[in-house]
Amino acid sequence: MTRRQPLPPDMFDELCPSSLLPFRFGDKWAALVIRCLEDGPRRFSELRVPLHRVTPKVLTQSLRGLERGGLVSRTVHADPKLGVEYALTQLGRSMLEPLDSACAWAAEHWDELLDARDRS
Amino acid sequence: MTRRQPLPPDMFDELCPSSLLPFRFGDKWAALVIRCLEDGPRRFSELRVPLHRVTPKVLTQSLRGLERGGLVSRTVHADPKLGVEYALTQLGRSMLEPLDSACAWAAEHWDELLDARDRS
DNA sequence: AAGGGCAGTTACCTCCTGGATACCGAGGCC
DNA sequence: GGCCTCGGTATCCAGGAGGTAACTGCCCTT
Repeated sequence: MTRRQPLPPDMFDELCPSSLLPFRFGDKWAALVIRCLEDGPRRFSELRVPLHRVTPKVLTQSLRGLERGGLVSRTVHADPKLGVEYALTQLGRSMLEPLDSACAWAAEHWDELLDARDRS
Repeated sequence: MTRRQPLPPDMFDELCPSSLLPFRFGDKWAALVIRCLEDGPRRFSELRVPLHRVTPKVLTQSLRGLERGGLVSRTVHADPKLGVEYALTQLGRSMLEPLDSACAWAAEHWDELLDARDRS
């Protein structure tokens, strides 16, 4: 098993786009969760690190939602040392495409978005 | 001035995707409003036709939100016959791109989305 | 002058989301 | 046995999103 980088705690620290963007993926945290799962399965408490404001209940809600939507899978390993792991399903992985497209749009028009927000 | 097609009242009648999709653009009606403005300016009461469930208050809210975001412009014509018209700004028009990409993704994975929804 | 469309506004209500806080059971470590 | 971490639940609460119903002011037509 290849050892992935741990998720940096400040991953989403700077001006969180979610609050500005004119679109949302799933509930408040869904898009960030998907981003966190981009390069492999992650564990519950591992996911809380970059979203350090989110309480377990809220993360559970978001994950259950993604699970119901078929975007994320939850696997409880037989070996308890491995715990519970969340991963993107095929469908979930395919969502990275529109997600990236949305992020690209946002990046491209970031200044205009800020301007509009400031003017109002 | 070229005469555009009036908006068909049943434009969004069939199983509204917004309720199923794992993403949202702006508030509940924003994406549909943007679609309605795709081929030219529309008037307030004209917009209410395809969204025939929406009350004036709610439509106003949505439009004001889009206006604040710089996606939609509101122009009050000097000639009162022309009334008030809403149109996409440059920025708003540029959002059609990610919006289409999202719709394309949804269309492509529609069955999987329905399956996931049904299984839960 | 009376009525009707247009473009909203206002007051009020309900439900849902997101968050705070506290608690819990299972398993590992000392 | 006592404590830690992991992976959650249970309960309560505030704010906002969305909806209903009623009302307004303006202009136009008849």
